[in-house]
Amino acid sequence: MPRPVTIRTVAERAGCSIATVSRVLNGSARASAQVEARVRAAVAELGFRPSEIGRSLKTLRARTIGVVIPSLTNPVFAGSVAGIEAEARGRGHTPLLTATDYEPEREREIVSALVAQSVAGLVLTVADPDANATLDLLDAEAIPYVLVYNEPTQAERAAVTVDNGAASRALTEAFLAAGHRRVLFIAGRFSTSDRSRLRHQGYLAAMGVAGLSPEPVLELDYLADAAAHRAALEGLLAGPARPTGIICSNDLLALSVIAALREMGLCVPGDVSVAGFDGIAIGRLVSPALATVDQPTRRMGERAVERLFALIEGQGSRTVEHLPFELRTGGTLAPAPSLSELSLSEPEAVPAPARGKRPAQTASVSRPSASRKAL
Amino acid sequence: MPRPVTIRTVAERAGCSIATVSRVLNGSARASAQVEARVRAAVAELGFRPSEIGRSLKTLRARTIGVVIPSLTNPVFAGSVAGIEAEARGRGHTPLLTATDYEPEREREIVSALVAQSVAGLVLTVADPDANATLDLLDAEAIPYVLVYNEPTQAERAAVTVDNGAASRALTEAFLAAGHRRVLFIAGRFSTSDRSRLRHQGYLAAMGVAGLSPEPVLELDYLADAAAHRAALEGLLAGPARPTGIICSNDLLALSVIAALREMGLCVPGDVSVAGFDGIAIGRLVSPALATVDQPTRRMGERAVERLFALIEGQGSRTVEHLPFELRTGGTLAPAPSLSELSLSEPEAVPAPARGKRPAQTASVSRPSASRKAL
DNA sequence: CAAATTCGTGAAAACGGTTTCAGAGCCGTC
DNA sequence: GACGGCTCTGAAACCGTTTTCACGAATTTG
Repeated sequence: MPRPVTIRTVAERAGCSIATVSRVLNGSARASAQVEARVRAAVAELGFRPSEIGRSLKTLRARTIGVVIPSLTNPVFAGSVAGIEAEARGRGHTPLLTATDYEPEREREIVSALVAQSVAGLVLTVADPDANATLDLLDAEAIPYVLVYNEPTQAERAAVTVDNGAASRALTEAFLAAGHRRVLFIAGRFSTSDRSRLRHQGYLAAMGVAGLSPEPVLELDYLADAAAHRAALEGLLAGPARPTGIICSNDLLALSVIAALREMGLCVPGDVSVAGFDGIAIGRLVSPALATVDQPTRRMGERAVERLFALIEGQGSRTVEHLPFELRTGGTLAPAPSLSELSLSEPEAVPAPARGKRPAQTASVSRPSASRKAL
Repeated sequence: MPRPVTIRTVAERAGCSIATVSRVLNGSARASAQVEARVRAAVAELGFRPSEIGRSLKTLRARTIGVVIPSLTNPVFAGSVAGIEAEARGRGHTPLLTATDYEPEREREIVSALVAQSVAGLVLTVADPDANATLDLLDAEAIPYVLVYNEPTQAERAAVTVDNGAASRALTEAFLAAGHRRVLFIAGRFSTSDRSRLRHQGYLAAMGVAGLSPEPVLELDYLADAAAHRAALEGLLAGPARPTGIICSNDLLALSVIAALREMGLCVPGDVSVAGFDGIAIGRLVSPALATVDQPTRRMGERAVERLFALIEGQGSRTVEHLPFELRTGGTLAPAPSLSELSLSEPEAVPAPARGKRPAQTASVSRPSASRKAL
């Protein structure tokens, strides 16, 4: 077993001190051309690679960033992590990845572990970005962090997200414009997702403006299987007054609901229109294409890291930044079936609300960047 | 700015030496009940959390494991990473995640960076597990690693995978058993995926055994969009001698191919049966369900970490371990249309196997509203 | 009861880098 | 020719932890 190659080995080989080796490798001070050449030769011959641990011990900061997400199994999080990873790597940092599996109490221990790793900062998606002991801990320790997908409304916290309320209103209005009057909202667990809550509020607001009474919300676990979803849906979709439209608070839930509806013999979108939320790539491949609100998933991850490094360098602001979303209608969102008994004519095409960016978007969005297709 | 809390702060507060604090926290030696109580009290009061960096410097190994995958955007890799993360966390380790974006030359620099981080070991999916300078580097440095999805045939390397050749033969035989004779194989890039190569070989073998001549392989980039896939397919699927079955070397590719076929006016599986490979969860939600080879994705990640820790402790073996796969037929894999049906312009609905659903979703594919997309 | 263990503890030496500080040599200037 | 200001370099401190070693006290053993 050969002794490991350290900076001392290199110094010995190059005939200089370890300080000089360090200076040459970091460019922190100039060395004579002669010495520098000898050091570089020694480094190459020995295959020396400076230990990040040694460096970190002096700096008291590792060149890593902590990443905390609920689950990798949802492509929407995988997309943001891809952006985080690429952007961090471009800055010489490596992400430390952890998943909470939607258990809020796990957030705390995970973040503790990441703090112990002396991460330079964190990017996280938490259950509740307002009342959150974990984030308070980070604030207390003055460790910079940026939220993704979360939309804190009270605390001053850096976040990158879309305007979930506006997006949900726009999506609901698209249903109304297509002639739907009874629109059901199916939400992921409110307790583990402020997105779900905000999207439901947007639905309520749009229904209210239209003078329609919202249906009682159905709270489902998107990780459960289609059979469970079918069981939950069966009562609601029996009878003549059943909804003609369903908005799901995320795409996976929507796909599962569609599968359940079809098993029940209902046609999507012939009998029931369904839309999701998030814009996962696979939604574009199914047929008919999944109606949804498209988020710049990867870009959100990248942007979070950009802002994180601004915070690390003392430049950043602790504000909520909204990136533009895009409404994707058609496909599983079709005009409501006409009530043949009451009226033979198709419902009039109500002019749809503005598609794409809502005026409510903040102007602070950095680049409109038609981001690379994730898939 | 308060001075950071180190083990010295704790020792001072508890009125003992730092050695005693370390011993109490690690349980490496017993301390008197009295002292131990004082130490624990001091730790709690100060909120002390031992720095992993300090510990790692002494140990010369961090409690992290490097994870190298081609891309997080493919759910099949996200699934294994989820398993890796959970299993590593259960053992007090945190994964350092990096993606190669299918660029083999990036493997090298990424692994170098991870080695510099003094990871305890690595779990990786590489382009070529046999002739691979990156893996040679790890061997030279005696850093333990386990491959996932890769199936090295020559070098002695620890790997967790399914038997891709056998799986592909089984899938091809399922096509033949359903009466298909002209079966096309569409592969991801061979240069970046040994899975793709092995699966193609399995297809060739099964076709050979059946005395059928295989179609020329079509090598596609699964990351490209459906339009590109449609362009590549159009020539092959014109004419009367077109294939009635298509095997794709992964699920994402299969979903994209199906979308392209439907755009071309072909019915899946009425006109063409399609199967993928990997068993991503979403394949079960689309209708008809995607025929595929199901791999225990998450379990593979977990198992890789189990074996990695065995290697770290000097117990493990450097062998290829095959986990069981499961053929998922039906859905998009239906009996081949008879010749008479092929020659007719309007093929009737083929009775779908398993739970019968209307296989013909094509009618709703090209809804006029489907093309409305902002921006 | 003396000797031999065991036990609890602290001082100090690593571990591999970065960085400060001081000194040595060299140049130009008065 | 002395001096000040460069430039290059090395010795040593330091970062936070683990771990070895030694030592006195308490306990067991002969």
